[in-house]
Amino acid sequence: MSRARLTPSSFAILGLLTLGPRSGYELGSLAERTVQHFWPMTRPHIYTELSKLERFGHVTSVEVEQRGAPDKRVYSITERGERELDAWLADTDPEVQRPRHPLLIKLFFANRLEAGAVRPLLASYRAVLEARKSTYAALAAGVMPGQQWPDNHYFRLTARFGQRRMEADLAWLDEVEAVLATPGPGA
Amino acid sequence: MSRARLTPSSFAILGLLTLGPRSGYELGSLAERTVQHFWPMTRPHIYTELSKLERFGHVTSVEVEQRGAPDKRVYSITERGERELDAWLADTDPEVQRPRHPLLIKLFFANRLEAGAVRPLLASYRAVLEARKSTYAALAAGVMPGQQWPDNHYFRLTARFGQRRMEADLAWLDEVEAVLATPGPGA
DNA sequence: CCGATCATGTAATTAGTTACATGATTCG
DNA sequence: CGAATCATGTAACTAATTACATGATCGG
Repeated sequence: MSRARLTPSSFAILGLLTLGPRSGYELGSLAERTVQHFWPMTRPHIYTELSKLERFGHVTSVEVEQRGAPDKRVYSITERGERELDAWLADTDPEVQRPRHPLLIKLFFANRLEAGAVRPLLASYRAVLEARKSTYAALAAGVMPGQQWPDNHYFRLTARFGQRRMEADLAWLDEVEAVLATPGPGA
Repeated sequence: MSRARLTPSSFAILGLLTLGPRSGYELGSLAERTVQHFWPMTRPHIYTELSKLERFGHVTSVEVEQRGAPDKRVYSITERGERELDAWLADTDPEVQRPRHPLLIKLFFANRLEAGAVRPLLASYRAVLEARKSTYAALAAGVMPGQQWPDNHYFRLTARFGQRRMEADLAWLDEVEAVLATPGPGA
């Protein structure tokens, strides 16, 4: 059963495990502080990935007793797992699936809405973008308290990516509002 | 069973059905020419959504005989479906899930790669971006042959979104390559 | 006339989420 | 001392994909 192959989620977890052994729960917290920004994963999802990786021999686990907290199962990446990870990292096949963007569906059919209804839609979206923009700015500047990202320039570049995207999306929003402010066909 | 609620995919299909009745297969082709760019759906997925929508009373269907091709089941949006769609369109809750970006995972762990291995990764990603950029440019300019997008400015704005994103991502790629060209920590 | 493609869809499987469970510890 | 939160995870379910089926028509 479940001879399913590895997904980017699997590799994200293998990557995090190269930073040291972790329990599923701990991986959840770590992921939230790191890859969450460009590869969100829920904790339950992490658990199922770990089982799959263990079946493949890419990780091993030991039960660790604790006092004051439930026992935990701590996972470590194996040599085989590291080889698999490195092969994936080096693979140039550009697996760029198209992102799914709910707001754009709404906009695509927005001529069904009354004139006044589009503005609030854009406004609430703008608020999200602004918030994320400052998060990314802080990450890129390396001043994110309690985040302790490893200090190598690849990490910073991923934050720069988010920052630039937010800026581009905000600029686009400006354009949208400008277009809507002028009368035209279909409005 | 399956009292599951409607997802953005469901609403995308309802939206397409406002353009006229279609079979599942026809919706697949239509989606490919329209919402595909920001909300990709596979054909099998469309069929399951249609069943769900029918259970909810948001669409109705009739079997239509054909000669030269298999019979088809043609779906139409109901008044109830239209009301549901409009309510969703007007809802300002910003359902902006974070996009998942496989390349960024690779980059996040790229210090595991040999120096020379990062460049080809970026190059193949760049090629994808360039291709999409010109697609979006054509869509935004309204010169996409065989695409027959409805001509209202909301459609064009969604194309502008894609165009701006591609430009932003390409600019970021330039930055990445510039940073990698200079010696520094973690390279 | 044979292989590819079109038009239509179903079945099987995987990926990922939301809801639930459980005991310890900490805060007001 | 009761409520919230932490730490750990499982179960149930939904969303979405890949693989399969089937007959007609079309191009060489």
